[in-house]
Amino acid sequence: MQDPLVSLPGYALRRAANATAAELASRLVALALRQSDVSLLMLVEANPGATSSALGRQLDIQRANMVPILKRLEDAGLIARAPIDGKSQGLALTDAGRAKLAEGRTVIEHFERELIERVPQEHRAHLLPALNALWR
Amino acid sequence: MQDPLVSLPGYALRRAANATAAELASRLVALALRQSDVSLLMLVEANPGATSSALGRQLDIQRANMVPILKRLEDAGLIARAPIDGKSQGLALTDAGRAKLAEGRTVIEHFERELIERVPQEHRAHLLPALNALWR
DNA sequence: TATTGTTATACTCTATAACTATA
DNA sequence: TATAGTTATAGAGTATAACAATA
Repeated sequence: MQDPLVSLPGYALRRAANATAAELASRLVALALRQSDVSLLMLVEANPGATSSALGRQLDIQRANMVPILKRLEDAGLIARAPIDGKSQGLALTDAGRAKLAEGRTVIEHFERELIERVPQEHRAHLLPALNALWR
Repeated sequence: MQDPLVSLPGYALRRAANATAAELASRLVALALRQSDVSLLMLVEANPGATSSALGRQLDIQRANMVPILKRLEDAGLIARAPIDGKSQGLALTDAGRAKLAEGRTVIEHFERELIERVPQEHRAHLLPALNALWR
C-alpha cells in the first residue's frame, strides 16, 4: 500500500509516541501505575511540598485534571497532603510512595534505555534536543 | 522547579507529540477535520479502492474504531463506498473529498514545515529517521 | 483581583468482546 | 477457518465552565 504519511515528521511523531506510550503502559500495569502517576511521583520527589497547581503547570496537566490523579495516588497511600495556608496544600511522598516510585523508576529506566537503543547510533544524540525544540 | 523528566527521551516524545497534536488540531478545526480524517483522506487518495480494514491496518486504527471515522466522512460526503464482493467495500474520495483534502493538505504542509523549522538545523535531518526507528 | 482546589461535564482516542455475513 | 464490517462498551487523556474559599 502506498503511504504518503510516513515521510511526514509530524505524523511519525504521533505514531512513535502512540507506540511507545502503549508499550510503557503495558509495563506499568503490573505496578498499578500509569505514566502520569510515575511522572507525578518523580516530580513530587524532586519538589517536596509543591502544590497541585504548580506540579500541574510543570506537567502541562490542568488543575481540574490533577484532582482525580492525586485522589488516586492519595487513596493508594503514595502521597500525602499538608496544608501550606488556608487554600494551598503541599504534596509529598509517603514511605509507600517512595517504595512504589523505586519500582516505577526501574521500569522507566529500562524503557528509556530500550527506546534510545532502538534508534540507530548516528541519530541517537539528536533525538532529545530535536524533540525538546518542539515543545520547550 | 526541579524537573527530572525533561532529560528523558520517552517523556520528551510524549510532550512533543501532545503539543504538536494540539496545535495541528486547532488549525484543522476551521475545516471541520481531525488529524485522523486528513490521514485517512490522504491514504484513500493514494490507494483508491482500499478497504476499511486495510486502511486501518496501515494507520494502526482498529476495525471497530474505523467505523465512526468513516461514517463521519461519508456523512460529510467526502468518501464513497463501493462493494468489492459480498463482504468488502472499497473506499474512494468524492469530488468534495478531493476538494476538502486539498484544503487539509495545505494545512498539513504548513504545519509540517513549521514543525521541522523549529528544530535546530544540526538536528533536523535526524528527526524523521530517529522517530521511524521507534515504531516502523 | 488573582489563585487554589474542586465539581461537573463532554469530547477524543483507544481497546476489547462479540455478532453477522462472507471469503 | 479466517476475514470484513459492525455494535456496544469501557478506559484514559484532555478541555471548558463554574464555584467557594483564600491570598
